Amino acid sequence: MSVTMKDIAKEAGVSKATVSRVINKDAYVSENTRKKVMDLVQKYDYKPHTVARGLARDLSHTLGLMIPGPPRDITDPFFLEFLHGVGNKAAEYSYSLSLPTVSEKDKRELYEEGINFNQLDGVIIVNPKVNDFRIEYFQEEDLPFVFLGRPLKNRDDVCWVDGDNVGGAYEAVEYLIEQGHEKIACITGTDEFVASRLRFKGYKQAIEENNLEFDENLIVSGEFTRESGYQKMKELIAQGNSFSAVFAVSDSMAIGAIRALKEEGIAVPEECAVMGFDGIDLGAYTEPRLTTVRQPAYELGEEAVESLINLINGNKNFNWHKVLDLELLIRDSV
Amino acid sequence: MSVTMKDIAKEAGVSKATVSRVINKDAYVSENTRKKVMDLVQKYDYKPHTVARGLARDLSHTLGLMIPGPPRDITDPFFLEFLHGVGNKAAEYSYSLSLPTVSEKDKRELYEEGINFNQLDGVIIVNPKVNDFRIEYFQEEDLPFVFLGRPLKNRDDVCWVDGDNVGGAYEAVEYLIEQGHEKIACITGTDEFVASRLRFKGYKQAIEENNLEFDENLIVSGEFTRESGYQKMKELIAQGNSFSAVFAVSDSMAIGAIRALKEEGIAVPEECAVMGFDGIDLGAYTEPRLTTVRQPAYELGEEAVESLINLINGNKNFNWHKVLDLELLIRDSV
DNA sequence: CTGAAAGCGCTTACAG
DNA sequence: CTGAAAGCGCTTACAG
Repeated sequence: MSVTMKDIAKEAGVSKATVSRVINKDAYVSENTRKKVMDLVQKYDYKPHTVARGLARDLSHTLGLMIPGPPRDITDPFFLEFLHGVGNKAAEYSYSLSLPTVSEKDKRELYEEGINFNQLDGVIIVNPKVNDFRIEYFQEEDLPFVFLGRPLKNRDDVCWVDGDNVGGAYEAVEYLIEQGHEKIACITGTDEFVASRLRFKGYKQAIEENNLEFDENLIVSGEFTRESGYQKMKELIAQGNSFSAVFAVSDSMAIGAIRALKEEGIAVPEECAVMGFDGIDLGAYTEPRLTTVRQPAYELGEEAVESLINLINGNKNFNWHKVLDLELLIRDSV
Repeated sequence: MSVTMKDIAKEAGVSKATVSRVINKDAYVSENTRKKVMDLVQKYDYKPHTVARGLARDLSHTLGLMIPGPPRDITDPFFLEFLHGVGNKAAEYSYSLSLPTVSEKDKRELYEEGINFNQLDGVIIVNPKVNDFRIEYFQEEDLPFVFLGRPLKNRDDVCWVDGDNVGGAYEAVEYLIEQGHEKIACITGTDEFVASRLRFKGYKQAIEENNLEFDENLIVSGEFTRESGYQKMKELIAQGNSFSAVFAVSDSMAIGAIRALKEEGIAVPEECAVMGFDGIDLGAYTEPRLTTVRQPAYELGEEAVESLINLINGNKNFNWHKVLDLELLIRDSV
């Protein structure tokens, strides 16, 4: 049983209320009693009991991180790095985490059943969809949340952190163009995810602004997994249209694509260059090593927590929309 | 504000105490009032407030997971998979997680400063060392804990889950022997970690029981990282002793070793076979793909949580020592 | 089998 | 600037 507020109060000869005030940096405490209390706090290394405080303030001091279900699930290295950032930052502010794996199914019921939201101070959700029911859901519940990934339409009432998808994709494709490629295929993601659209937008923009021909036939759409990258690459090859490079909107798909290319006896990058997106560790170990655009997953995790805590504390003066720069990671597949 | 125990009590015409009893499956509640209460619980989808219960019972309902610091840190894919298992299982029992990254330094102070242990119901710690101060530390604190990895000496008073290190290593090396290798080098880990010793023990046992010569000169010791695997492989090559295979006690080191071998123009597996240990995803993407022993990281995470919750609940009748089988994963590097 | 009451460790109007 | 008191939502002896 560690030392409690009552103990401190008694020894300082003040009331618990007063101790509480100095702990919480309330104004209106005389310098004298503040010092007296603080000395005791030091002496006993007193730390307020988070759970009790939570009860009194109706806060749980725990954050929910809704992990996406398949196809892009937590084993995705990108999320793991993200999670790492979240975990560390939360610990820094001594928040706990709740990590329920929640299916992506577009059913509110699943949400409502699954998680005891009323015992969470806020949640981090990922992978915004084009029409994302979770936004209104959490707004109705009046539960603070931040999105990893921006929603399609810019809204002042939702807080998010994201990598610069359009810019990153643009940069990636422009690099391909600089290397002399003119026919550039694209393995994009499902249309329902905002990230797919944004990255595809960057691709298209780069093509058009560099006066290349945009060719519908060179576009296929996968599901962010290695398997789907492999499949879609096979389809692309089977179709017989010529291209000398392919841009996949996720590393996992790019890695699947490389495998398909090799299987078909097409040399990477000599006969077909491959550009990924994400910057997962795995890309440094493929043959050839994957050239890609790196998302700062760890930092995104930290920022998400910072924002969420601001939201929870009712702090209005911070940046509700943070976009972090991406960085071209030149390796050997282009 | 969701429905509370008081609300249920009022509507059922009983006291809060009674409601509490039926919620907690206390004996001695008449079938009649139990039913009355349960109906209301259903009707309002009442869920007890974990925080309040925690306060009353002096439990926080959160688990600590002490992530190891460098060299083997959380970005290690093995831990990430482990964490995934932990997170899911904890959520299933609606426990929260606290994930402070704590340095591995052998200083109690770091521990004491870092974490507010008195607000954790129990902790999971990883990577037991040969003489691990954490055991007595948590025992003195009287905080339930489970180890991922068995301690060196079998102790009835500590609870752990682990993969079968000796058996797994034995199997790996025996497979190498079956493939005709007789001079098998070993990149082991630092001596202070129990896992290093155990895996090395399996290696040695396989060598000796198959009547091969155990050669000290073929043993080097790394730090579980890719970088150190790379370094140690270079040293092994520089020493000039001949060998046709190498067993690394972690995949990360094995992957580093492959890189070194390639750099020196030694073909894998033709001129030197490489066997890893762990079964991380990355191994499926190296050239050649890594043959290894797979540890069930996810399951280990689940088991760790199950054990810890048993411990917390004062349940004595469960298996304090769980060892999960490992599985040879035959790919192309042997 | 059930209820009244005290308590878990804190916070927060209210009053002074 | 400070204290007494009620309250957060539950649990648990104690008494009946």
